[in-house]
Amino acid sequence: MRKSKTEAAETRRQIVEVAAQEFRRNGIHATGVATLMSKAGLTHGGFYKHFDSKEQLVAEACAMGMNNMVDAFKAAAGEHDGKDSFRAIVERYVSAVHRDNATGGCPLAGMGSELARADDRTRDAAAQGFGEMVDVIAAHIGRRSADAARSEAVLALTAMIGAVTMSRILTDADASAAVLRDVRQHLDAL
Amino acid sequence: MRKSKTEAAETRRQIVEVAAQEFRRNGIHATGVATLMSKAGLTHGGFYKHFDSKEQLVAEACAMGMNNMVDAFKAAAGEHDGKDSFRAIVERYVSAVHRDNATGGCPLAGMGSELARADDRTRDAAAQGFGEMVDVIAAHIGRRSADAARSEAVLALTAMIGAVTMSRILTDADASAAVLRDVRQHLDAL
DNA sequence: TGTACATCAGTGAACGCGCGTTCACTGATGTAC
DNA sequence: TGTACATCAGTGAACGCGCGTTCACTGATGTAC
Repeated sequence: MRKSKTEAAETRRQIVEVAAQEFRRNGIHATGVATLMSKAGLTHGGFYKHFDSKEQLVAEACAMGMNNMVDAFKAAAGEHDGKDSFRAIVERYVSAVHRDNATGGCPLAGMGSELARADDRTRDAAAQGFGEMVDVIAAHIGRRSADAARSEAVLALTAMIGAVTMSRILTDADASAAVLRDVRQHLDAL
Repeated sequence: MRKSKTEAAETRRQIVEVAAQEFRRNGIHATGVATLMSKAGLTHGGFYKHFDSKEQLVAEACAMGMNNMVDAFKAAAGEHDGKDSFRAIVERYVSAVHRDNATGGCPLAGMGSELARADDRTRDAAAQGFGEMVDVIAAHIGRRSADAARSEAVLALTAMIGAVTMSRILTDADASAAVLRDVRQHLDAL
């Protein structure tokens, strides 16, 4: 039954990818190791051939999710010039598509309150991703000083995270859409 | 062992209060019914004399936590005039004290991503509280039209929620404090 | 290059544990007369 | 007001279940000669 090194590495990568999706969709606590392994096409027993613990997987899945978000920010920004690139980031993040697709969305919005209670490695991964997201926004926000750009980027990103989180909580479709619209409009006007 | 009606009502209230605290501190999934009852000075068996399910308790605890936040907003605003009352709300919410005290803090920041997956009654309670918080902010933000005030209040509150959530995730004390400071400054300048 | 053996990715049963929930029981409270 | 009985708040043992983790095992891969 032994698999080749490359196959094993691919399996491991696959587990992290499935985990990154499921944690964002169902939450960390609500997603079990056995479910994860099953979704990756494996049995749960082999999990510990790849990871020391569920916590380690959480940290790696968080890191992967954050990297994907940073890449998405850069991609959105890269398609436009100047101010429009900031607006492109906001428009893509603060959207109904993102709200309805937690699986591929931002870990900070999908499992923010659980990340606050996660172990240091996981929080470090989230923190680094957050920093990079702020940097990308700051680079495209167009302000005189770098400090002003960064602090305005922090305001923008916290509002974006809060907006998507709230839009997922609100049961009323109009209220949910209104929160996204309000935040989008104000950030676009920055 | 039967208790009087007033004693039973007080017991029930006590369970909801303990739950509201523990859910915000540890998260909903990570807090068990038995732990909750024990912290309320009872054994777990009696839980279902007061509630149909854990989910019902979650809804009531969320409602209580949100009501407390709305009251806190009104109290903070009531101590000042005009613009200063909005600043008082921001200063109290976007603070290290709030960050370090999830137990008595805002449910939207303490368990936001779990609320997004909660049942309708819980999300309705969260939604109503959110709406009231927005109303209080809008009433103290000083804008020509009510619509402008409300939409700016939505931006402010989502940024406040995102800021406190992020400040709890960031492992680096300086970075955590910086997020709070940046958001506070920008909202104060609104 | 071919053979012998060690390694180890993946399996599936099992571990102790805590979860949400149920239940028979106790005895003080509340009610009907 | 006093008595008899029904109610029900709270107890503690027990339920099935899924959790994270461990382990003996299998057999293909990787390595040493």
